[in-house]
Amino acid sequence: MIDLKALRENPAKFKEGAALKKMPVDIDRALALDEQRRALQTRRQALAGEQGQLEKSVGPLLGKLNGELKKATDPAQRAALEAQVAELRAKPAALKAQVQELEVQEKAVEPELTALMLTIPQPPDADVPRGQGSDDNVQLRTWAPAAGAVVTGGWDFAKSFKANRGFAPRTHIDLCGRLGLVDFPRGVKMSGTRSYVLAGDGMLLHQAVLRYAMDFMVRRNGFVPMSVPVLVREECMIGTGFFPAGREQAYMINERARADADVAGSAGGGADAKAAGHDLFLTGTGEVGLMGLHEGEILDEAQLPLKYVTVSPCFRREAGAAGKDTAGLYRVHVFDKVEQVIICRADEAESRRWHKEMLGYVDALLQSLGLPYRLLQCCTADLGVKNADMVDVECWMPGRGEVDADGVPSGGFGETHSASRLYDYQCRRLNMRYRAGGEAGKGAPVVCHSLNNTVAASPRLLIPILEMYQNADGTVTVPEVLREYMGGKTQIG
RNA sequence: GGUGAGGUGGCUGAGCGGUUGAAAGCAGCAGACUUGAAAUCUGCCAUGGGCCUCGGUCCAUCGGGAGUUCGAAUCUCCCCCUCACCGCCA
Repeated sequence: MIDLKALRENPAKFKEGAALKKMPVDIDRALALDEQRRALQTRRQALAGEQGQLEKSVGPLLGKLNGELKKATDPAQRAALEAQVAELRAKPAALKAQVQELEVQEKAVEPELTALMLTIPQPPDADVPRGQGSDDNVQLRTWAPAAGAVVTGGWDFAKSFKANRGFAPRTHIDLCGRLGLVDFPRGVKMSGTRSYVLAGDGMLLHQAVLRYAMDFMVRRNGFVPMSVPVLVREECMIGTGFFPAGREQAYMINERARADADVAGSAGGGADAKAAGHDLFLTGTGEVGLMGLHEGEILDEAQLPLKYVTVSPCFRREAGAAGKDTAGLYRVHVFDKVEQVIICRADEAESRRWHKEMLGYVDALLQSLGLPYRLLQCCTADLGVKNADMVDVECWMPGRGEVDADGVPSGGFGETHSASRLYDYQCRRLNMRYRAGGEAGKGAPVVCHSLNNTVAASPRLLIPILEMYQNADGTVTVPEVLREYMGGKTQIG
């Protein structure tokens, strides 16, 4: 969520930001509602103050009169007292009615304003390239193992796979079938399209990647490992910025409807019986659980930065992706991901520094795996609602791209990581703040900054591993760093 | 699933109809004492928001929502959550 005060002061900035992100949102309407609400609030509060004063002076007197009324026996005296009481009550009651009326008007304005505020995107940073879509993303740099690398023999982006390795590549789908690493038909039988079953060495390799990535972040980079819920309440999805924009991307567990049905179906349940419970959502990334951890908290500045890593299943409906990447392990409904998150002080320079750091961890990880990749600076139109800046990492996948006359794919980059810088957008929604000033003194609470980045998402990352490490005979060499996680196995097949 | 007890400031914990935005303790901050520190003493220490002559001032908030009342942390109802014991169970 953006800062409402900032919006008031500089609406143009947010209008431009929304335009750059290609996200139409009625900012003027938000401003008008805000002004309307404030006007109502000012009037209401003035009246409420008056009412409060009146009550304080009238209250004790009323108590006294009521006491006398109880004791009074003479009808004439009673009537006089009753009249006095009624008069005393009338004034604050009249004010209260006005206050309540204004309150009703305020509450009528609020939902629309809140809904609008949740959809106003964070403006992209000034140095993010402007663009119309993913085609305008800018390649920052590439990396490939040097010639003579032990396992893959090095890689040259200028040459085809065949020129690099001396044989035509098989796709990961082909390899998985031949080596029995993935059983797609049975996955589909049970769960429908985009489902799969990792089998044998395929499952081992998947686990090896995740465990290696986790150890890599914890042991080498000092991240705190966490297990977090993947089934969360709607507030958690809104707080982390995934809702309302991405609501159709998340699986929902409709517990309320179910509880209602149970009540209606049971013998004792009347038609109007409403069962308790709340709906839950399956998270599409461990980021939700990691960021939700400190929701509503005021942290001590000395605790920052918080560096968390988790490995969790991720659930995505892939609504609107019909037909895209339908074959293979690239786009699936459920996968596992090691995710890193950093919560730091509200400082742009620090935020930028951590962003580079987080990308550095991925550099080191992919280089240790010997996988060629590139860094892609996302352009304004390719950013989500919540980020000010985003850099994607794409691994080279020899099985992607155009297929030539001989059925050999050209290869292509496929996204495996995404590093976002959010400033305080996410933490403001989560109401996550820290006490500035540290030991020097107590400052006002400040909204934290947050960042996140993939460490390893599998099985997608298995695609470049299998395709890059395949051998002419159809076997696959196990990357050196993963061997200890596969019982020392050096080759699959 | 059954029964019972609870949810109060950074933490512990009083208050159960009327200057209680909230006692007390701990933690924190400032000062005094001290060569320094500890101990001790004194003072300050919630959050969000509105208005404003930027010094203030007012409003809201004691799990969330609705209600009763002139007045609610305190009473009523609904919801959420936690704990204990029993039952069941990976």
